[in-house]
Amino acid sequence: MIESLLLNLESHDVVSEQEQALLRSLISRDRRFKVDEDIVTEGSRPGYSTLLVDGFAARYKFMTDGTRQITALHIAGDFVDLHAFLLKTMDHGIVAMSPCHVAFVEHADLKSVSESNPHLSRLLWLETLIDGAIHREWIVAMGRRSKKAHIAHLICELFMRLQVVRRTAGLSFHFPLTQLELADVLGISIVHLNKTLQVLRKEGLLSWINQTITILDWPRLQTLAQFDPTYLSLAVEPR
Amino acid sequence: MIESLLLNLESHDVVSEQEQALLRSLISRDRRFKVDEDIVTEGSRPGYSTLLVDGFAARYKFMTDGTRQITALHIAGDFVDLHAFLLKTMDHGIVAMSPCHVAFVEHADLKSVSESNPHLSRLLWLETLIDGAIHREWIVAMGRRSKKAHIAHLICELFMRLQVVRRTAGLSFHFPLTQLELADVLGISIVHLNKTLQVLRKEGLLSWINQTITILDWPRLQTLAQFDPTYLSLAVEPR
DNA sequence: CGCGCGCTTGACTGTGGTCAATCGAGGTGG
DNA sequence: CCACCTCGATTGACCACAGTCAAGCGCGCG
Repeated sequence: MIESLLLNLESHDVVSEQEQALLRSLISRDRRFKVDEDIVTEGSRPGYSTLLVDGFAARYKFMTDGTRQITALHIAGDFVDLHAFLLKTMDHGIVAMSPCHVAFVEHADLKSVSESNPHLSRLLWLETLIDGAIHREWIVAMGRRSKKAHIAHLICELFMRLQVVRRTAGLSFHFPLTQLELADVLGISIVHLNKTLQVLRKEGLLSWINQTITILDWPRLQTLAQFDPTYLSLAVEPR
Repeated sequence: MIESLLLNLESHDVVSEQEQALLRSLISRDRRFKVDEDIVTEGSRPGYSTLLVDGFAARYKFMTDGTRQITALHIAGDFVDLHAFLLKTMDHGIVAMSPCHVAFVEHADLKSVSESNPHLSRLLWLETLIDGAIHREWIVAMGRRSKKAHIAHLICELFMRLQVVRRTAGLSFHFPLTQLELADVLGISIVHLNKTLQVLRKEGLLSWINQTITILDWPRLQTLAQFDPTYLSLAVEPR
């Protein structure tokens, strides 16, 4: 159940056998969610945090005019709303973008981990810090990158993150979002997204067929996106 | 030196006398920075974290074409780059937007806090989670709010945050950024920022004179911004 | 008094949004 | 097996918001 989470954590630091066992013991139950089903609802005060075992999920916020902005994409191995452990009230919702397998960890158990295992606590803290670093990168992309570069950057990021949890095959990965959903990630209209995608395809940078994205020219895509993976902290060192 | 930090922490949970003393003892030294001086440089691996005692600072990233995006604004009492404690390598720079008084805390000392005082550790963790929540709100603002509403939202947020650390006077607060810098926060051009500010002024929502912003119509500003302070977690409860 | 920085304004341009129609694949009922 | 329906992808026409360029203003400082 926690294999992907371990791959995730182990991309940043060593996780002892004991810590792995402790993590395993934290799971209180698990559940499957259908596409478009809310995993956590805005405004709720859950007594547990959710760990994404498999699938794609998104944090989102609706505006009063009915438009939606997705503020984060989560993949297998992400401790999706570890935040709620300390933030208490959800200021946004989390929705399944594909069929999702989710495991639950009680906040009370997270609290006792924080009391008894400082190293593991720091690793969990780190996960939330990386979420923050990703947020900052998205802010940069939204503010100062062209839409074309913004899309390219997102593809680069997803590819690197999926690689960590072994969800890539060569330069391809499964990507279950619709164009409308991707537009909500990028903060642009679906029409403009579609037209920009045409350009990326025409230039031979990527293909997106049948829920599968393939990077056709990684160096050029990375250059276009000005992608620098430093912010993902993919280095194993003591934390 | 840590009065503002305490006000900050105490807006989320009770901080014991002992914890206050511990925090005080963490400061290893302090320094003043001039406007436009880098407090932390991109790519560095500092062995300490910086606490903003007084002033305004900004996280930023430069694009290859020379444009800049500011990803966060920090005010007195913010534990500015607590992140570096676990992220290790700075993926962005931090610059003084006004004369800044900064205190330093060694990472080694933060580590021992994380080993010995779980509750204080959780409070520090919470500070970084709130940073993340603010980032998400900025993403929403950049993606789905009009520029007018985006500015309004930022003013609402700054006002509430400054109120916590007693840096407001009525509905006014000191705001030392230039329009160019504010444009880099919002991810828009200075010309468009200027024109949008005219509208906000003309509509009697706010004034900005002499580095002082005054909110002239708080209810209408809040409505325009669709501002909901939930994400700032301004509730005292056990964490 | 002149210079420079930050603010303001106008003219022009282009990126990206809205509206609306069409296409195409997969699913369902007759 | 086929007609029909629905959802997502695609395209074109049109338009508005926001960017660029460039000039002018006004205050503070040397």
